[in-house]
Amino acid sequence: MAPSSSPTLTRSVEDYLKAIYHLSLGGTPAGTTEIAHLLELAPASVTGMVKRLSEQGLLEHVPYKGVELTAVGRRAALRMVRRHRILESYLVAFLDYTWDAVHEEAERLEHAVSDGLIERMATALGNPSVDPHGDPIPAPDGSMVELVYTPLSEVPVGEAVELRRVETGQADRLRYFAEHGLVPGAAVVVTSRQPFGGPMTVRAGTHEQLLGAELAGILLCSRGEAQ
Amino acid sequence: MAPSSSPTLTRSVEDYLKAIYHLSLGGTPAGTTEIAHLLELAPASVTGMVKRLSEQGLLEHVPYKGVELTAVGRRAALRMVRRHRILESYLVAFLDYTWDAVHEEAERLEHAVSDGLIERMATALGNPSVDPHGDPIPAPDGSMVELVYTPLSEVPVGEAVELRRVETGQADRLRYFAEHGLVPGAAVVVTSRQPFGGPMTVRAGTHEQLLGAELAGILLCSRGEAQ
DNA sequence: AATCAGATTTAGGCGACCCTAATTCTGATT
DNA sequence: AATCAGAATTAGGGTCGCCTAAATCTGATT
Repeated sequence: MAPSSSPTLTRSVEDYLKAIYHLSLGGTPAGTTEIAHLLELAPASVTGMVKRLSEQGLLEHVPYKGVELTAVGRRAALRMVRRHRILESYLVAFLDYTWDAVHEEAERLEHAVSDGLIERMATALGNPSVDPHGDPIPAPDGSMVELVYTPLSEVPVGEAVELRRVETGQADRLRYFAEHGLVPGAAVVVTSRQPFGGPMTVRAGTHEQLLGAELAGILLCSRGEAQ
Repeated sequence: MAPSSSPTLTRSVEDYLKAIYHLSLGGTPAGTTEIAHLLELAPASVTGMVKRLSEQGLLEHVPYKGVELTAVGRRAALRMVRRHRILESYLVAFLDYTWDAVHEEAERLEHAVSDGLIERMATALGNPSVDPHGDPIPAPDGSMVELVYTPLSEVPVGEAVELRRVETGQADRLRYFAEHGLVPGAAVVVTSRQPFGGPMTVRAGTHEQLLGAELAGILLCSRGEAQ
């Protein structure tokens, strides 16, 4: 008999798949403890679930080594990512949510919304390709165009760039960035930088702004046409 | 210790409370089999859950007699009714759903949406007091203004009334009504009626329309200023 | 008052998920 | 090669919510 097809995935399963997807983005398989940490579960619980899911053909588990999604699992994970990002986009665009407040809401809705509603929201949004944080939105078929950007921390002094993506889900950081005009689409110039991973100053809009290396590392930019 | 307060209710529990609320509207306590039928569960399962919920103070269960909500239980049920009806209204108003298609979607979303999002949707809608079917929407505090309407089946021949509420959740019936202009707000005139609960003819907008007694009984109308 | 159908409850189980405690493995260190 | 810390797994439990099958109750009938 074929593996899981119609027997709709559980909320928990959807969370596992999405977590494993995110953890595997770096190329290395996800560890069970790592998954446990992300989902706020005990590692032993993850081992059990992982065993079940690999029996269902959603992921590949090499004991003591790590977990990777199968093609079927990845498709399900990307479906959740699409739902999450469409929801975030919709809530920000039409229901006055701020970009630091949408995550939690989307996290619950992504399990409850029908495919049809997601597509209606996508249509209302004009089928966007990125969400409010600049994260790419997978297409309904699971394809996703992921552009490569330069962390602001690596942009040379004097160069003008466009901020494209803010890679964090932490609400306090997102709020901080928004307050200082550091949102996708903003034009930014690096005005100075201390050596050895030290802080830098940037100009976004009108005012100058001091920025630590860690934060600058999660601000992804596209550089001008040159080079 | 006080009964349940913060320990958020389960999806199942929310469904039970809402079902019992609807079944108790007539004034008589809900039977377990009745609940089982509505929720598509085995009666034995309902007995078990009902016992747990009455221990939690959400409802009152007299074995072999019936189930009624406590004040706490009713509040929780009305909260779900509000969520459901706000969701239906929002989906119809902003996302192109038809009134026969919203129920299923709202049924799942009502468990996942935050109070904050519901209130944002309500605001976007202009804080409506009725949903697309004309059903009253409870206020956030649980209060609800329920007007008394006359079933179209009891409106005298020749009288002009306004259709206010369509009391069914069955998609095929809703579609039928919509196709014939029988939606809340429509002006309707009873043009003839057969005796002994027989069919009647009504005029809604331009054309004459034959209508059986059963369907006419779920179309609720407000009668003119006279009497 | 005996009987009966149907509603209701009790008994016993099962699957999905989670937990803690105890054990085992792995890779690095000495 | 022995040791060790930390990661990962196994063992054993618990809860929630559902099910089927087997009592039991209730109100109406005769």
